[in-house]
Amino acid sequence: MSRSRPLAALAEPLVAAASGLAGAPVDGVLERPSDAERGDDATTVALQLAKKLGRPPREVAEELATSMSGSEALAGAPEIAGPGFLNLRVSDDWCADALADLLDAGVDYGGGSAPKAERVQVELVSANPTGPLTVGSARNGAYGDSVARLLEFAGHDVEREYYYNDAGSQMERFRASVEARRRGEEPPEDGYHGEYIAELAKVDGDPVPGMLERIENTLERFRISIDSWERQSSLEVEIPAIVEELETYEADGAVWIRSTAFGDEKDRVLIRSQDRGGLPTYEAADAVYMRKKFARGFDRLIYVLGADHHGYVPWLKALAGACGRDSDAAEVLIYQLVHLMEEGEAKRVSKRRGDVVLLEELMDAVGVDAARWYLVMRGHDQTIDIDVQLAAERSSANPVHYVQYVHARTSAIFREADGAPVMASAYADLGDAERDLVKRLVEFPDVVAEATERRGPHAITVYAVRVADDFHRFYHHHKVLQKHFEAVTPEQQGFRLALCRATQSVIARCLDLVGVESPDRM
RNA sequence: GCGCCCGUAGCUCAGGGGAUAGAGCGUGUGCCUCCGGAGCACAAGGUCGCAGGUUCGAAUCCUGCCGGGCGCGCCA
Repeated sequence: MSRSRPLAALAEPLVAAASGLAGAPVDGVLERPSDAERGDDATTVALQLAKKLGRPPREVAEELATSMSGSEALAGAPEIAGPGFLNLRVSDDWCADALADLLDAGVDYGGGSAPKAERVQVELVSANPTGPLTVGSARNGAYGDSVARLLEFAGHDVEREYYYNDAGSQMERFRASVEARRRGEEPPEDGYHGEYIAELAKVDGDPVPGMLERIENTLERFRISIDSWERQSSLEVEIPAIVEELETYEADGAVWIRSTAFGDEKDRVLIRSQDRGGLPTYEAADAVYMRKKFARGFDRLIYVLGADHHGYVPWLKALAGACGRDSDAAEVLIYQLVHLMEEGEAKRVSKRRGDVVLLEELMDAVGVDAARWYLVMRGHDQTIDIDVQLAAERSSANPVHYVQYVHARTSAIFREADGAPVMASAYADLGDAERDLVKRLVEFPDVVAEATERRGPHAITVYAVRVADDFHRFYHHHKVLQKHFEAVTPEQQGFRLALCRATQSVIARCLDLVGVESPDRM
């Protein structure tokens, strides 16, 4: 894992001492103590080393502490606590250095963590155009797009693609439903019944392009920009050629791919038997599609799928193998489903009946910012219950506003500051709230790197709330502008403006990574 | 039956081997002659589903069980 420069500088003497004792390199040694009273940073290396060395932990801790004293990053000697924890207190100079470093990095702060840049395709949403996007697709989009943003920020070249089925039985039912409306009839029983069907019926021709246009507009409003679109019918013409090249066999009149040879849990049918129509399956299109994706030059293919598709994971991994790639080149991100609630009761919904909650309705009810934040703030492994009426009522309590308020507040300060100098040089005796905020901001590169690596953008929202918490506390305890508060010295004003600038920039980045705007006023 | 995900404060959730388990919302009590009160401070609130195991140390890793969600088609 990458580490920001100031943290590395802090860890260096400790790593050197620990590695010396262990006789081998030691890494990942610093962590935040559970209680700020105990110090700014802490380490458990002494506990880990004690066993290896066969010596009492406190004795090892003692030796580490001695070899670290004198480091300029530290204020005083490390303190030994409990069974052998080492608690460190950073110096004011270190805080100023860290802040200066952060401001120097500017908008790139925390970015570029990718060890090597890859061409990555993220396939997301990919809902069939039989109706407007639902909140279920919205979670796919909010999650997938945030992962894409994280990857871009890490330095990868990312393309977002939307795949849809424009043929097949579902689409025929959809078209038949629109046709029925045009004739003034009710759509068939197994057709689609939402109000949008009547809308589409007003315009002649294939309703699919109109539906796709509405979907694209909704996604744009949701701040997801699709780079490319792929449709199933254009893949199908290439199926026969692909089937020739893959390792297949015939059984029960159907053509199967031996995907178990690449780790799949079962072989899959590519071409149905004659008595079932003899047509290619969805999986056959998958095979063509994945080959094309690799041929387009992507190093990594990311599929964002709902938990109802998790049985599909071994298939896609196996398919990558069948394409002659490492199975890791196809990465499947599974998120848990969104359940709709109505006044606390689970609501059974049917897309065909048209009684779903639309993404458009969610955005109307709570706004784009709250909607995106809400759908990404929980871990993707967590199911979400959503009650739109309740969500609308509570939107003012959404933590996104608490975080955005920090941006608005810092903007207000700079509007008042009349261009006063921003100076990241420490004045004597920083306050606790100032030190806490510096330390929080210094964590950012590690937080982003881990969120990216684990495909967990919700970690960004959790971190942003903590930054907001630390900032509001700082703001409340320390006045910034000398113009309003005579007791503030020019050095304090400079340092505090630097803190405001750094906070503003980190918050703006956090919000951007999850597709939320950074308002200058609220 | 098999597979994947979840079970942590009243509610919604963080926490990927470390100290006294955290946040938001909700509840209670205090804070504005001053840079934005969409804020701050304090308080109440917990058998981390249950039982074993690994470890100096487990909410976290392993096994079993209980409870909830989702899968396991020549559907798309």
